[in-house]
Amino acid sequence: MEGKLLNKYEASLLKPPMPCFSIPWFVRGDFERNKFILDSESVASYGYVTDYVWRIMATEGKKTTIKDIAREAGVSTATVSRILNNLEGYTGETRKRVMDVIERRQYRPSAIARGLVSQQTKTIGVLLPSLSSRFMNTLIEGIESQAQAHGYSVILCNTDRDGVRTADYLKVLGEKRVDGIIFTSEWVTSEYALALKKLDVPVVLVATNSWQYSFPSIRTEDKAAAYSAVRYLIEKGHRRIGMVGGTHSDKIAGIPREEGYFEALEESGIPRDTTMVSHGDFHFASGIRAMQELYERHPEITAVFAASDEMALGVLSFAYAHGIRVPEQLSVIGYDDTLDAQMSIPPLTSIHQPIYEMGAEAVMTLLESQDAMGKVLPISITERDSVCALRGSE
Amino acid sequence: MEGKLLNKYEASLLKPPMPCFSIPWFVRGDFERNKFILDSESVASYGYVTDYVWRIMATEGKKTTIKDIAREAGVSTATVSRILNNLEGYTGETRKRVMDVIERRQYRPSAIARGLVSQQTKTIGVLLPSLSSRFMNTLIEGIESQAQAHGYSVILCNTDRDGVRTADYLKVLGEKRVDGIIFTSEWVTSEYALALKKLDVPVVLVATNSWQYSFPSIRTEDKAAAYSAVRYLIEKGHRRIGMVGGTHSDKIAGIPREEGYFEALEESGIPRDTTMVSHGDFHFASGIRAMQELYERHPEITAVFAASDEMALGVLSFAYAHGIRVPEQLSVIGYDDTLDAQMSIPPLTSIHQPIYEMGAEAVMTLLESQDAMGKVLPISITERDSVCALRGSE
DNA sequence: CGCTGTAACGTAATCGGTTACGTAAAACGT
DNA sequence: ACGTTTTACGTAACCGATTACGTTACAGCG
Repeated sequence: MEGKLLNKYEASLLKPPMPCFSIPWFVRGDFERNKFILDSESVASYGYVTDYVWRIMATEGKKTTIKDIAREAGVSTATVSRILNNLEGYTGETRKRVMDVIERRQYRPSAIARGLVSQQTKTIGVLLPSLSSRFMNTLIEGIESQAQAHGYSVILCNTDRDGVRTADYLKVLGEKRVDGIIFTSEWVTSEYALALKKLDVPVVLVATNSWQYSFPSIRTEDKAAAYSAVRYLIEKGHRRIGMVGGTHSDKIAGIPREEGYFEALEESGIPRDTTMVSHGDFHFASGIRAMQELYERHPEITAVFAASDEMALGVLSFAYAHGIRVPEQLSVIGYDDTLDAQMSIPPLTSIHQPIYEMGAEAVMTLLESQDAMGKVLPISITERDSVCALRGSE
Repeated sequence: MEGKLLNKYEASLLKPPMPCFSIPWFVRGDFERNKFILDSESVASYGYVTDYVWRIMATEGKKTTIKDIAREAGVSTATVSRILNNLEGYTGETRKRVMDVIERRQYRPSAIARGLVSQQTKTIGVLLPSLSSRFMNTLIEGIESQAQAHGYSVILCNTDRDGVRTADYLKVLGEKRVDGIIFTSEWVTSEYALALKKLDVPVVLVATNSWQYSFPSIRTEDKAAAYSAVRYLIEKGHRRIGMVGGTHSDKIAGIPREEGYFEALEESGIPRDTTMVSHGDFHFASGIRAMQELYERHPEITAVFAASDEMALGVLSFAYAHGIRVPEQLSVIGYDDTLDAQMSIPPLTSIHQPIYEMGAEAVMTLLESQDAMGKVLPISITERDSVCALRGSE
């Protein structure tokens, strides 16, 4: 350990707990020329102050703090803080002087320290079950953009549909004291609900909702949407309509969409036939598989309603592989109207959800009102080329 | 304002700056039964302490802190901290008692307060130019997953290719004192580089690099990858090969891939012909447009190399719309090998980048070593059904 | 010229943890 | 039995901001 040069400020930090002058005896130097030598040999033998010595040593490349600014500008930290936060209580001249120092030293106030006293972090956490779907992309885009517009950052939490990861993230978000949580697309179990409530921060649900536990939720009416999709096919003259559904037990995007499907059919006098529905997991590969099952059972179908665009693409791929022409021989309608629907061959007719807006709306709900009730957004049908009208009788 | 019940702890917080007993005179009550009344009428007339009174009032639903735990368990905060951090210096008995209190009160230490002293936030910032591509998805997945595995959270920053947003985010990340920054897919201008250097945190570049400024970067060799794509087509017998390139001036994914394309051709004795390249912006719609231009200029081409999967899908769509059969009449090879490539009709042969791994690797580099040099990851070709061999002579 | 209101600051407590150093008691050593 | 080391804690400074309240100098007024 060698003697180290200290400037006046660093030396002034040396305030050992025993009574002594403001600059302790183990710091020698030229006060006028602002140069000091830390006499580490004497220091080492004086165990009491090693803590302070260590601090000085570590002080090397430290970030400039509000204290540095205050000292250099010759004001108190309170004044600097006031200036930074556009409060009042200082002359224009003082302001300029302080701002100059801030500029020169490239000072950036620590959001950490700020958060500690203000008790808010300007951060929100977003929990989602997956990252690899266009739906999530667009949702995140909406969330991120709205959050950034309001000065908030978003922490991304991919739960991977895993209870442990979810619990982990809930814990972390709690410790990081996020100002709000957006919980997406996954069924809110009672454990999750309890954990969320205990965190005692605003929560908004997106593309899901909860019965017993009251959280505001931003969503669409899945059942009604499915109903209109199938209704649309019926109006085009189709009667033998199959469905490639989502996860069988999914209380959000599974069961309700299937219900809507059946309801539309029954309304047209077509009896409920569960063999006309096969299930996937919303993703591409499962769409192919489900379509295969469906086709083996019911080669006579003229139209398919898929519970997600990706599965609809699976249906398209199956049709292509088996020489079934879309839409001439088979009409396909998807769900979500993501980019996937635009890029497919042929372009996919799909139930349009305002996904981006749902994300944005979720952030608004989170930030604006604590007693919000959530919102149900309208869906529509984006017509492209994967559905054609059936002429003549069956 | 009415008198308010205080418990012993709340009352003990009342420490007005004038000399008095530990419980000030304006708090009356039954110390034994832990009930206190805040005599607000006398308080109101005693202006000096309004600050403290307000604090008490606001204390209502406050989070439990380490002090609460310490008091309830009958130890000091230091001991609680030691237990929380698995340091040593306590009996198993003490530990149990403290842990019980922690459990009962559902105590979670504040990462904010922790961060203030430890000077680290266990958070990394990820800057990316867009969120709406499969490439970004997968990259984020890799990053998020690796970060979470190491106890870090990721703050998502969509710069939207906008200088102002980028600067904004750089400022925010600086103030939030993130432990590291991953900068993705966008050219590092000297302003960005300067700003990044000034933040004084580890930075890792992904899918980009910088010449003048030394940051470790995780990437693939774009030129070599493009070269092998075209080489692959040549080996399949193609000689009239067009390219649907990315943004003309893009120093990362534009120019190098074009260079690789030309190099492969020239090596096979096919002269450089810039009219064989048309440009898009890596996205779907631009792929269609670029293919249209290319096809109008060179209807004789038998194969196309697209600088992104999305543009390759555009090429496929164009071909479909114009009755050109893929791969029989036109072979197409994409770039990135994202999910898009698997879902297209026909499934797309594509240059495979280990995108997920790149994300994961970036996090590793960020966390592990401060003097890392970055890494170049290998690419490969994933063969699917969009390329066929050309027989016979031209 | 003395009194008072106000603008412009300074002082110090505070947010919720971590940690260097102090210390009393127990364990150990001879 | 007594000095020494170790154990198990407690005390208080500190991280970097915000802010309630204090204070001083000056302006305005009678």
